[in-house]
Formats: sequence, structure tokens, C-alpha cells
Amino acid sequence: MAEQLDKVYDPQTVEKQVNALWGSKPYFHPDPSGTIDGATYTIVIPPPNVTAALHLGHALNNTLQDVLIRFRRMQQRKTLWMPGTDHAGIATQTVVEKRILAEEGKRRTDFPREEFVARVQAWKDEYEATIIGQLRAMGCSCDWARTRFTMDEVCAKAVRANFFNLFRDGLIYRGKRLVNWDPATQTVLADDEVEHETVRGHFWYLRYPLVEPVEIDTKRIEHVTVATTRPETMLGDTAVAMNPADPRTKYLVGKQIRLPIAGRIIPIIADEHVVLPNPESEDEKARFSTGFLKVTPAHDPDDWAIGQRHGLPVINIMAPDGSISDKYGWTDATEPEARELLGMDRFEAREAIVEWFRQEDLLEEVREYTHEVGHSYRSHVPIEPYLSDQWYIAVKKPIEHLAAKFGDGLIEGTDVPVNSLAGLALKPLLDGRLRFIPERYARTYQAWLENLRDWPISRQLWWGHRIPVWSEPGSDAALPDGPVDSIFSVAGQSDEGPVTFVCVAPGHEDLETRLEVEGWSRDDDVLDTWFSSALWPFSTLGWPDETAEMKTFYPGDVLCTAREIITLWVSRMVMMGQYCAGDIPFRDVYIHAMIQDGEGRKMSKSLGNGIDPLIAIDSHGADAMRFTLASMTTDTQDIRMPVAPMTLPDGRQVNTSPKFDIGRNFCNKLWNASRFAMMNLDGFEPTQFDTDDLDIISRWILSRLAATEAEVTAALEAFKFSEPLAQLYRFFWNDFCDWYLEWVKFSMRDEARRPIAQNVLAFVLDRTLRLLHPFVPFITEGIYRKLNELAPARRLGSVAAGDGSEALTVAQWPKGLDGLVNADVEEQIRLVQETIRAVRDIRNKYNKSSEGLAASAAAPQATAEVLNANGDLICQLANLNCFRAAEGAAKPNNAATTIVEQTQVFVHDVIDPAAERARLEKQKQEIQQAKKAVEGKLANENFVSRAKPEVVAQARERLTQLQEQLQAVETHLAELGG
RNA sequence: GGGCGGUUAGCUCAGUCGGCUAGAGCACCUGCUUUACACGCAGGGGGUCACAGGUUCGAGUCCUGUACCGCCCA
Repeated sequence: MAEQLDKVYDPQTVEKQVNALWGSKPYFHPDPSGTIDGATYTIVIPPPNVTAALHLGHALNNTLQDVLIRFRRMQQRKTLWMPGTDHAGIATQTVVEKRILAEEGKRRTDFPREEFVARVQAWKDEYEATIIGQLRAMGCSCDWARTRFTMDEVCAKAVRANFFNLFRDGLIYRGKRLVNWDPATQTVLADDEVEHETVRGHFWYLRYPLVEPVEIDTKRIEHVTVATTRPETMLGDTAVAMNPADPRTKYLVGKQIRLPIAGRIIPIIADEHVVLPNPESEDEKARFSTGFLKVTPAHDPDDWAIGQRHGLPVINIMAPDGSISDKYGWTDATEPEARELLGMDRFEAREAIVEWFRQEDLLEEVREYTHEVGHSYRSHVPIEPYLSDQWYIAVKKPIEHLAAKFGDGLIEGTDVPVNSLAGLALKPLLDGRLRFIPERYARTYQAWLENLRDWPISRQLWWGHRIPVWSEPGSDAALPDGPVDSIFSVAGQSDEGPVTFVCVAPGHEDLETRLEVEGWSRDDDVLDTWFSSALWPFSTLGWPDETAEMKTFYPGDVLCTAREIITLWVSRMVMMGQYCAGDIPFRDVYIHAMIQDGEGRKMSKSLGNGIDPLIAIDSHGADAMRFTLASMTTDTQDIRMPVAPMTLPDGRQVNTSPKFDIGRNFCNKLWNASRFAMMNLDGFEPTQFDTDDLDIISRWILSRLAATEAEVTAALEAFKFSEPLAQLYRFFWNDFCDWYLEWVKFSMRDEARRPIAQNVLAFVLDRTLRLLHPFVPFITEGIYRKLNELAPARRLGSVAAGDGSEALTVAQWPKGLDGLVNADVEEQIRLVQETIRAVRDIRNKYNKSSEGLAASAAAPQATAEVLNANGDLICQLANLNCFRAAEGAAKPNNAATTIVEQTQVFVHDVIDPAAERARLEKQKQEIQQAKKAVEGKLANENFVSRAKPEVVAQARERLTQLQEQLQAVETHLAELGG
């Protein structure tokens, strides 16, 4: 006989052995060739940023993906889980810059570009390895041989090809716009990379002198007062605006102002954007308004719009680092006061300017003001609206050549053309081809796409995909000759005049070299990270090449991600999936919950309330962590996970959560129950199974198994995680361990019944391991290996087949037991269990824990028959010497009683009159209370006449039962005497 | 400011189509070295379902409003 399972469950040993098994064969590496009959299943991992190691949110997300993947793989679908990492341009560059500054005191610009990029690359290599190691430790069944990185050669080719196509289709253009500028990292940010924070600041009221005083209602006006939260921008003012409805406009509009400090003469104009002052208003802006708005087109988006409407000059007074400068568009900085401000940081300049106004008696007032200020999601400094040349993608421009495939015209109720990029992403949702789970997140996606603005894609970074555009001044620059579709040019404008931009398709390095030899210069910027992430579902499969992987695994099935990514990433993947590959990249988008700490706060580095998945794996095991995470995944938006500090053997203070005990306890129970089951498989012989020999506990556990199988399968199909786990928990712990295993101990001692018991036990254990495998893959695989040694062939004759798989991870998902569900057997066992519980209750109350007792019961004929037929089962688990039920059976003297439904259970010779009276009195009270409630209901005529007849009948039945119970209790009390 | 979600036992969460005494795990109490498991076994106590109205024979569940907490977006 083979060796049994180790006495003590040690997750680390099991995980190591099982990882070795999984690594020994290409279980997770599907072959893209061969028949494609639709039975594939593909998930691309949301590539983690190489910025840092994975946190608990990643552990959750990847656990859920692995559950789905393993479930489908066991259903024998050709299953691909594509792993990889994301270069995360600005985030990674920022952490590396910070580290180099801290450790070496050097800045990015102290290095040549190639050398700096190499340093980031080294960081990436380190964290990529860490991340992949973490995913493996969690048990993720990714196709490791296909691991990709968003900047590797394969992905880079896709980026180049897509950029070229967009450029050729006229969807990429160069534009001068106000952008969200991060002066710290000196790059532009997309709208969604700006975080809004509430800041306590001020409104400063500045007086702007009129060139010539004006008289209004005999009052002589020498200046107007503007209110601003950013006084430093006044250097770039090119007008003061008033609302046309303001009664003062007729005196003031058209007059001129001498802008303080700068000395610039600027006009007063009328524009409806200006908020009229109203101290009583609910609108805060109206309360703070003076009616005069300083207009700074170069430094404020609203002012930019006013400037466009009125043809105002645009004067940029800042350098890219946020300091005051006359080198970026400010040509009239001639006044001495103005020159003194040059070189100051924007916040220093703010103070200096306020101080100047104070000195000159032009500062009328300062008021406290709390408002929202955009901050960089990376450097966390306030965003500066900044005028700059950037590359954009036109998201609402119709794409002619896609009209045939996708249609044209506007999507109803929107300004989004069907065949624009935004339309390509929006239409599948409206058509029901793209689904969100939970459904409510579809609204986020829809609202975003309906209000989408052009996408700025250039970033002033060194780490990323460098923009494949070369330029040369002039509109008539000569292009080098190249093959068809290898190079494409457009004419553009720069500050210096006309310019020609060319884009080169991938694989034409010769053309790039020739351009550079001929004096063309390549754009210094790189692409927004999401540009490459958007291609992930197909760049990883080898697009634009027509690879076998593309044909077999695209489109994929589901994307599993966090909700803040819906706009940034999901929408762009759908967009580009349609544009590049002609179809949506996945049908379902599953949005998982956000993990919070016990106080409902987001887990974060700064709060120090995060939990490292590797700590959880070390202390509780990977399966325990997965079990806990999956069991907490209902369809709420948040998961609260109480955090507790823990000291490691090496003295380090780390965070863990008592929640992981749930998973650990479960795994421990699973291990021990399996060990016990296998200890009883000695001499196991599959040929000795005969369906006719199945006893009631076998039929019962098979019925429970069959029901659980169906429930779990249905729940997983519907993207439920907590529910199937709860069903499995109940089946395994309550049915299998607490009852079936306890009964089967007796069967095993009986030579005649042992063979059938062994067959059923091995079969049920096998099926249980399969059902649990997607959630707790290591331990189930480890036990399955041992089961394969001890009981290699597991099937139930003609009832159910076994597939004898060499590894659980590729074994067949259980199905086809529906015929074994047996409501009659389940009801019989339920009555038996209730009776046993009644005896145990009395035992407990009377402290008769281990001695053998005798019991009997009075029950209706049908119930009595069931109880008598299963008298052995009752005696075994209630530890009785004898048990007999009969209709109208009398209570023996000295017997303790308990009433369950229509049965009175008598446990003989244990009585303590006082205690018994107390117990019965309590029971009487409970019955009376319930009876009163039901009587009240039935006394209500409206209930009897209006409620559904079956509900009324049910109430009547209940009342009858309660009356009988009450009578029984009262009889017993009377017998006890007074 | 707009949108979404939550509030049920000390804690973390279920609760389907409105219908029997509102469930589970952890924690708590009592008993147990029962030949798989004390990370366990048996039994037990614990709830004004956030608040206020409404619809209904009947509301944790549906509707309206309020409060508090959180997230996403601007």
C-alpha cells in the first residue's frame, strides 16, 4: 500500500510539489493549431505596471481570473491566459528618477537618453521578475511561455503599425492646445490622469487701473477689480471681461486697462461666460465674483475659449518647469517690475505679485476660498494649464473606409459617428455585444464615450514608445522613396512656419536612417502608455501578423479589471480592437471590488494599511489567500478586510488579516478529511461496485454532490465567486465531513458494506476535489496526486464515469449527475439528522456526553417508519444503544423530551425534574409566541381573503402543528408535577 | 457639482418573485484529549434589518425623502 498523506498539512510543501508538476508539462500552453470549433477561452491579464510589486488588489483580480480560467480549462476548452507586464511610462520613469536622485543625487537630464532608458530597463527587469514570481506563487495558470511586455519587440511592432494606420487615416494630428501640464515631471497629462483635490486657498481681489477714468452715475471710476485664485497668471492677461447683462457694460466695454506690473494695455470685453456678482446667491462663484474677469488665454481653459471667441492674443508667461519666463511667448516683459519676477517659481511669483499689489494699494481684499484643484496623479503637484504642441487622436472623426463594415451616421442621441473611434467602442455596448458585470458599470463606460474629447497621446518622457514621426521645416520637403504603405507625410504648421511630418511603418529602418541622414529629425516624445495598452488583447497575439494565435484566440472572452480602469483602458481596448482587428476584444467585462481596510479606507502605501500577498501566502498558504479573497467577492463595489499587524520571525513588522484564517481552516479541514478518506481506501476495488448495493447514506451524499455540482457550475457561468464557494463549503464541511464521513466510519467496519462505501467515498472525494480546484488549486492537486496512487480508477459502474486524468488541473469538470438528485432521500436524512440533534441537545443539557443511552420517539406513522428504517444511523451518531419510534408512543418515566416538528424525542433515564421543567417551560414559551403570531395573521380577514391560497394553507398547517406541540409540552409538564 | 454603491448579530457578509421563527463564517458561552482535523467536534446565546414616511392582507426586500460612510468622474 502506498504512503498516506502527510499527517500535517503544510502549504509550502504542497505548493512546491504542485508547481513542479504543473511546470513539467505544457498544461497551460494551448496549441493554437488544429481544429477551431469555438471551444476556446481567452483572458488577457491586465498587465501590472512594472513600477512596483503586486498588492492585494492584484491578488484578488488574478485569483478571480484564475478561477475562471481553470473552470473553463477543466471544461476542456482550449484555454489561454496571456500574462505580461506594462511599462507604465510616467509612473516607472518617475520612480526611477526619484531613486536615482535619492541615491546618486543626479537628475534624468544628467544622463544621455539611452543611458537613462537603460537604467529604467534594469528596474523593469527586476520588477517584471518579481511580479511574475508573485503570480506563480498565487497559483496563476498563465501561459508563461507566451509572457509579453508592452515594450518588447512584438508589442512594439503592433504600436508602430497602429500608429502608422491612424496617421495614414488622418486620425492623428498635431495641435496647439491648453494641456494639463505637470511642471514637476514636465509632461502633459490626459484628463483622466489629473486628480482633483480639495484645497484651501484664497481669492485675491486685484485692482486694474483704467487708462482713462469713467463716470458711472456721477461716480468716478478709476479702476476695476478682478478676483483670482492664481494671481501669477495676471502677467499673461490680454483682456478683462464682463457679462453683457451687467448694467455697467455700457460705460466700460471698449475701454482700456493698463495691466499692472506688465504695463500692457488690454481691452474690456463682454462675454457671457462671466458670472454676475450676487452676494446672496447659492452659487459660490456669484458670491465671490466682482463682475470683472481677468482673461488669460494661455493659462486657463475657460479663458482660452474666451480668447478664441474674441481673437485675443495668447501670452504664455511660464517655462515648462512652472517658473515665470519671457522665453516662451511673453515678448513685452520690459517693465522693471516684470523683469524682477522672471525666473521665480509660480508660487513664489504668486506671493511676490500679491505683495506688489499690497504695496501699491491695489490689493482690495483677500478672502478664504476652498476649491478643487487638479493635481498630477504621479507627482501630485498642481496641474498648470499650459499651451503646447501635442499629438492628438481624433476620436469622433468618421473613418471612411470603415463605413462599409460598421456603418456610418451618428449614434442616436449623441454626436458620435458610428464609424469614429469613439463610435467603434460605444456601439457594441448599445448593441448588447459587450457586457459589463455587474451591469451598472456600463453607464460609466457609456457616459465617458459619449463625452469623449480628442486624446492627447504625446508624453514628454524618455521611457516609452518613441513617436515614429520625423519632421523637416518647409512644405515641399522631398521624401525618400519607399515601398507602398511604408511612409506617409502630411503638411503642418509650427511656431517657425510650415513643416512636413512623415510617419514610417514598422520594418523600414532603412527609410528611418535615410530620413535622418537627410536632416529630418525624429519627434523626441513618447506615446501615452494607454496607446500600447489599448492594443494588448491582440498585440500579445502577434498582430498585425496573421498568426495562428490571432486566428484561434481572438477575440477573447472576458476582461477582469478594476473600475477606475473602465475609461482609461477598457474603452480604448474596445476602440482599437475594432479598428485594428475588426472585432471587440472580449465579450464580458468583469469589474471586481476594491479592497479596503477594516475602517473602509483604501489600502495605500502612505497609510501603511496594505497587505503584501506574499506575506499572506507565507503565513497562510496561497490556497488560503485565494479562498478568502474569492469568498469575499460578492457583487458589491468594496470589500472590507480588517488589517492586523504581525511580527515575522526575522523581526519585521508586517500586515496580515484574520480573514485569511477562514481559508486556512478550510484547507486544513480539506487535507484532514481527505487523509481520513484515503486511510479507509485500503483494498479499494472498483469492480466491486454494484448500483443495487447503494445504501441510503451513499444515495444521500451523491444527491447532495449532484445538486452542488449543478449549483457551482451555474454560479461560475454567471461570474459569481462567493456563492459557489459557500455552496462547496456547506457540501464539503456540513454534509460530507459532519455527517457522511461520520456514518461511513461504521460502514467501513462492516466487511459486506466496505466495498461499496469505498467506491462511493473515493468517487465523492474525487468530484469534490475537482469542484474546489479552481479556487484552491494547489491543495486539491496535491491530494488528487495521492488519490491517483491509492485509488487510481474512480467511477461508479454505470452511474458515473471517471476520466483518470494524470493531473487535476486538466481533469474533466464534473457534470452529468443530475439523475442522482433524490429529494425523498434528502428528506429522510433530514428527519434522521433532526432526531439526532434532539438527542444530542438533551445529552448536552444533561451532561451525558459519552455514555450510551436509550431513546424512543412518538411521531406520525410515516415519520416513524423513516426513523425506524434508519434506526442504525440514529444510534450511530447519537450514541444510542437502542431507538424505536411509533405513532402515539408514550413517554417513559424519567425520560427527557424535546419536540422537533411533529416528533417528540424521548431520551430515557436522564431526568432531572427541575432542569426538565425549565427546558420545557422555555420551549412552551417559544411555541406560544409563534402560535400567537400565526393566529394573529389568520384572524386578519384581509390576509385570508387576499393572500395567495398556498400561503394561507401554509399558515393553517403551521398553526395545527404548533397546537399539537403545545399540547405535548403541556402534557409533559403536567406529568412532571407541580 | 454629476454618477454609482453601501448602512442586516460585536466583526465580515448572504438574504432569489414581497410570504414559515431573518441566515453563514469569525468572535462569544457551555461541554469534549470521540483513533482525520483543537486550524477540531457537539450544543447554545446574540438582530428595533440606519432613520422617517408611503404602497400592500403582509416590507430587510418595492416607492419617496433624510442622515452617515465610501468609490468613480468633472
